[in-house]
Amino acid sequence: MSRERTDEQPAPQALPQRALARLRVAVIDRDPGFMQVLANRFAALGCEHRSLSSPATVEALVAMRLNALVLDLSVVGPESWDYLERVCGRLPGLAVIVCTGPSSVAQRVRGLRLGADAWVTKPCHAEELICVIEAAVRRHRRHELPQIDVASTIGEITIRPDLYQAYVGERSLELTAREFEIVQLLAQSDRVLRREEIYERVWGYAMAHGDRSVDVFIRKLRQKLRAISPAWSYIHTHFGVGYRFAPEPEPDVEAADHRAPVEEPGPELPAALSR
Amino acid sequence: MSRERTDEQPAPQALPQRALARLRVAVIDRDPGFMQVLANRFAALGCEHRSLSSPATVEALVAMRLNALVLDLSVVGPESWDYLERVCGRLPGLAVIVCTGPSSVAQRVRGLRLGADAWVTKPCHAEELICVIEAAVRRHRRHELPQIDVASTIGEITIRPDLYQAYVGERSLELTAREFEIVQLLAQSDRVLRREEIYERVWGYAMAHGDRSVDVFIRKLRQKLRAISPAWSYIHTHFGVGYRFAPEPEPDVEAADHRAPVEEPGPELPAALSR
DNA sequence: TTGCGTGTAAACATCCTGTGATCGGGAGGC
DNA sequence: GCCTCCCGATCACAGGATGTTTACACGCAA
Repeated sequence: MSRERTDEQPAPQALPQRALARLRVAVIDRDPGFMQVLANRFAALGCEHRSLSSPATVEALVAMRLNALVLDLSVVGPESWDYLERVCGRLPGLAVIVCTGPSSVAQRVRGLRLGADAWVTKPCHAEELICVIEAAVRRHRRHELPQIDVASTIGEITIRPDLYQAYVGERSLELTAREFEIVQLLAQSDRVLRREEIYERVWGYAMAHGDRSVDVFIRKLRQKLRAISPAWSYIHTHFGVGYRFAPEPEPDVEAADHRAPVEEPGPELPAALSR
Repeated sequence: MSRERTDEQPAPQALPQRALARLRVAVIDRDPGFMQVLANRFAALGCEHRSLSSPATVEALVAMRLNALVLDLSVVGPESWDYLERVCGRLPGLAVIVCTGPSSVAQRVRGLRLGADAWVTKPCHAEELICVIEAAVRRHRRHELPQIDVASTIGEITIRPDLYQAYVGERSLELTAREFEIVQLLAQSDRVLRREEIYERVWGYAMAHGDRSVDVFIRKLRQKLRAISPAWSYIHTHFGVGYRFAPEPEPDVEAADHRAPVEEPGPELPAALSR
């Protein structure tokens, strides 16, 4: 099957995708070096991050729509406990990791009881702190996948991950699970994808040399797409490279220019790479 | 930094109700004194607890229906990492707190990434450990609440979580507890649910590879639904993905011929294939 | 023209799913 | 306390949809 992303033996690859990818994290601290190290790690993990050298107001934190907050209590000053309590109280869905210098048991107990999710003592190893954040965020995220399930439309094609269903205008495309995943990948990537890349991201592991599965699936997809809207071609071959998804009028073989920047009816998205 | 010795007094005031009350916690350790101290604290907090001097099998842990597990990795032996991974993998809803002697950063990172919620180094203060457990459990329980006891209606189906009862129009559906939970989950999620997801949210722990319980229950549900309203099929199979609850006669999947030849389907009547 | 990459088609292998049956355990009735 | 019934877990099997592999024709590039 295809869904078996979980425990498939022939998939030595994917570690469970770092939990921080695509999340928003803020760090309130005063050590520029520390924040820089973290910023680098966050960036590497595909995590949207923000460094604050002074405590933001609770309202400001709310506005940031954060998933996690790393907080050095010593930055806040005398009202640190109150601040921590207000933050945790107002943002129950926010993972708060207190990362502060040496502290007493009583302080740690107090912090945790006020709502902090974890207490890390400085100096600490960046990777360990990252893991603590991940652990905290993991639970919050576990049941709120719906946000990834938003429908997206590319030209006439509409993709609904929540229904595992694709549409051309009003009509629905009858796609199998794997076909759908390929269309989804192609449609959401506004660029040429190499076969190896498609295979790896859909199958979950590296493509064997000489494997033509991708080609076969592309053919099936073209067939089904053509059956519904013969006037358009959606999947374009880039000889020697791979495939690209883009709604364009069915070109006659000529296609003199490869990049064929056909006047493309406005809808050619703001060109601003959506990714 | 955080030297501030502000009022360390236990601040008897507004600390929230202890989160461990009525929860089930197990401790796997070999230090009788340590376990006794914890046991006393757990008892004082109204927490159902269990002390194990050797690692229970994963299945045994499942059977205990725990909310949290305190684990000394050194008790497990050479296969401790594997054990930790299996436990976390099978019980995604369990808060796992590793409480072990001195360790390296790499070990802690590994433990956290395998799924542990927190890592506490021995020797540790009992109260602090309790707080860490509470913090971990707090997160887990947070999203168990969203269950609303409000009746909801999807098409002809009415679901009353408060009565554990479902209706088709006026007639009541005689469902067993588990059947009801599955219908409820499916009906309230307006999307395709994968088997693993259904299993995890209904049974409370991860589905074992090859388990077909969900299929069997789906069959029973279809049987009962069909017995009352033969004209509709509510549970739709998405081959290779999972199931989806929808009152309409499946507008998409296998409406007609899969290969849907070029010519549009002329005789496209309702064709309400129930399967 | 040659060589290689791609399109197409069909045969083939896989494994997913529906189904009926069985077994063990727990709840409830007596 | 014992018995019975019902529920839930697990298994085996069959049918069939899906995914993979093989084979060959075609077109692009050099």
